[in-house]
Amino acid sequence: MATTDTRTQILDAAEHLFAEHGYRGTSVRAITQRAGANLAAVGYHFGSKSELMAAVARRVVEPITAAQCAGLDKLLARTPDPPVSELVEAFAGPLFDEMPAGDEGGARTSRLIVTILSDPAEEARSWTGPAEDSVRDRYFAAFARVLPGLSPEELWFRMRGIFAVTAVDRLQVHQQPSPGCESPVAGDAARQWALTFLTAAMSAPPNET
Amino acid sequence: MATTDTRTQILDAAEHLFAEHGYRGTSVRAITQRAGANLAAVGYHFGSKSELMAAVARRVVEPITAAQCAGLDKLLARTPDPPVSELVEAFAGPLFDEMPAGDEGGARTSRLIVTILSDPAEEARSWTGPAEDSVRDRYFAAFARVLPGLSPEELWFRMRGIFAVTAVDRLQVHQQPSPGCESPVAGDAARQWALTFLTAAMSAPPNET
DNA sequence: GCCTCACTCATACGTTCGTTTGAATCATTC
DNA sequence: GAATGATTCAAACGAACGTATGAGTGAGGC
Repeated sequence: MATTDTRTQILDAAEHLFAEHGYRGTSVRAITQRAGANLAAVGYHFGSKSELMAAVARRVVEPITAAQCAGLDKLLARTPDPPVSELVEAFAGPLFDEMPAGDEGGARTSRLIVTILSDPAEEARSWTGPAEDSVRDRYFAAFARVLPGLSPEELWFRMRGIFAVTAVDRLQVHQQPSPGCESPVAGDAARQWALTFLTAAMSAPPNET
Repeated sequence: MATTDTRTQILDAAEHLFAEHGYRGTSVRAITQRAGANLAAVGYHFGSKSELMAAVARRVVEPITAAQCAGLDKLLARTPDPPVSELVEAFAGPLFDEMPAGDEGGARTSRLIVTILSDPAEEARSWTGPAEDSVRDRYFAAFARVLPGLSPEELWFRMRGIFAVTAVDRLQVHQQPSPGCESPVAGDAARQWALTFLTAAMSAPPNET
């Protein structure tokens, strides 16, 4: 059907261009041109550029959130006190695994996520839904249980750290590559490095308050 | 003198607005209006909007880089093999300390740094100079010495992690505040949390290659 | 055959953007 | 106090932006 086709091609083009040039750096004209669609198609299918971005964000973030949720369910079904390393893996792993095929080792999708979360425009707040908050809160409770000495504030800090490391690591594609080491590296290695890095960090002794 | 005054007021206004709304989200008109200057003053004093951003970036990043450099000098003057915790503090500490007065606990400046480093535009690559690269390479060598089992690739990954945690932590100001904990938290606490978090992460055993 | 509906199309509207221009103003020097 | 060089000013330029409009197209139902 031609309808879904155009819609999907606009979504694909927008996902690519938003990841590459940011929200404001991508024009509706560039999106429709890449999609082989008419300029007005964005307005027809999505209503506005901002709503198109929301649709793109939903499509990218949803499988990640779902995998995080399923991973936690599976973990807690086994024991209420899973090891920190497994909690970290269930939370951060999907950020490496749930990347669409054809992505450059997840780098493009990572960039898109950073774009979504770091855009200062207030309209960006509506690009993600309440499902992410719910999952985040559930992981917070699980971490709080297995890291009892940690104040809520410091635990929030550490969870933001998880997100920062996983999401921002592959952002440096924008930068000149580090000498002697091209980034992004192979996804599997980065995944393992991140889990090691984050498990140690989460397991650090709490600061006395 | 009126010259430096206008120039400085434009720099101040630009720093504020770039941090709050990003590079593309800030218009030259908004900057000059906030600075109480004429629209053409940006062109006269800086040449273009992009060069103004470069000047803003230089003014913010320079003291941080200088402090990082001085901290490493002081550390290495004492011993060639400093503890990981002190290397982390020398590298990440200035990102908390070298914040201009009047900033909201460094949150605004942190946001500006994230804006600079995450902007997808290719002109953003010229906003920072070679001094940052030099400092980064020196820290890389120091970390490599005290963490001998780590491959260069994994060490680069971890150093990017340091940056990610320190810079992105306070980014979440854009987001809705985490329930039960407003962010940004008091700067001193966040500084300590970050150093604990990152020292543990950097000290994690290396992955076999 | 024709109506209906979903969709695509070329085109235009109004706004905002970064930059430029040339005259006006100011401080300083001789 | 005239000349000079630096700075500020109001105004305008052309380009690019997001969005809206109304005609056009084609398949499916009656």
